[in-house]
Amino acid sequence: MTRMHKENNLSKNQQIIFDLIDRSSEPLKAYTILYNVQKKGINAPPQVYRALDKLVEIGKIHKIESKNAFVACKNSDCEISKATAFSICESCEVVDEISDVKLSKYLSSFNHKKGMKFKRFNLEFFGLCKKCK
Amino acid sequence: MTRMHKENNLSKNQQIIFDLIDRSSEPLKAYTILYNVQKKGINAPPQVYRALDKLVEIGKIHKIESKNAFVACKNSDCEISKATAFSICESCEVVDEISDVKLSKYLSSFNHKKGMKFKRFNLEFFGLCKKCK
DNA sequence: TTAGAATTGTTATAATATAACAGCATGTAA
DNA sequence: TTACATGCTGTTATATTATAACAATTCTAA
Repeated sequence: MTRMHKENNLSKNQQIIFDLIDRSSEPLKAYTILYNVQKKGINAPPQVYRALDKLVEIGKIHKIESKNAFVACKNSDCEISKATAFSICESCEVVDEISDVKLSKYLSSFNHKKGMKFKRFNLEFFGLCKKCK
Repeated sequence: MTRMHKENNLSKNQQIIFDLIDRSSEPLKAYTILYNVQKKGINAPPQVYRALDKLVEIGKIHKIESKNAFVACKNSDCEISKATAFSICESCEVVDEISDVKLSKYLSSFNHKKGMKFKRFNLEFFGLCKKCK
């Protein structure tokens, strides 16, 4: 069985699922993940969703809400998913995480102005990427 | 039967469903809508989803992606859903559409910089509203 | 008045997500 | 050492969200 150290590591299922998402060039959906890890002994949706929930919680992956799909975090500035932004090509479906400190500062401060106690935001841009336009 | 003029109007089902969403103080989910319009002769999910799709397309409502729920558009500046932004209270679940020309200009121009041909964006802020914090 | 487009109604099913329960492994405290 | 708490796992069943596919009707424009 997997050894669990308090400080860091992912559990077996979490690691399997994170690796799959991290290696993928595109956002993966929960059931796509399930089909791809059944050979590794992960058989049922709750096992996938539990790992996904945890990975989202600790900021290793993000959920693309408009696609119900998951990508590995590529942005050390997102501060455990407090400030996420993505560009999504409507033609080829490529998703890129946007890393832009100015943008996240702008949006965080915008939020404060509006009287809300800020916890996090998620921004999704849609359009055509360089290749597709 | 409903008369259909090119210029404007909603069809019967579209109007029923729009009215329900517009009168609601909170985002409504598709099946909540379904339960609430069955007395009006709308019996099946596709009827609801078709009306929702159309209402989203023409900008009368928006989908809150993180909640799979729908709200009436309160923002004449969103330009048929090209530039949508919401604040979402994680405690009381209140959702408000943000109307801020500066914000949408900022985000539209940000997007252009990144080499993507801009079509639209959706921004969701999460936190605690004034009442809940 | 007729063809095309949009809308409606219906049944069935696909896709996404969670509830509920039982068991095991690890870390901590008595 | 035992006992308890916590977190992860495995499993079955089910809830929730969304669409496919087909037939019929209504509206609009020419």
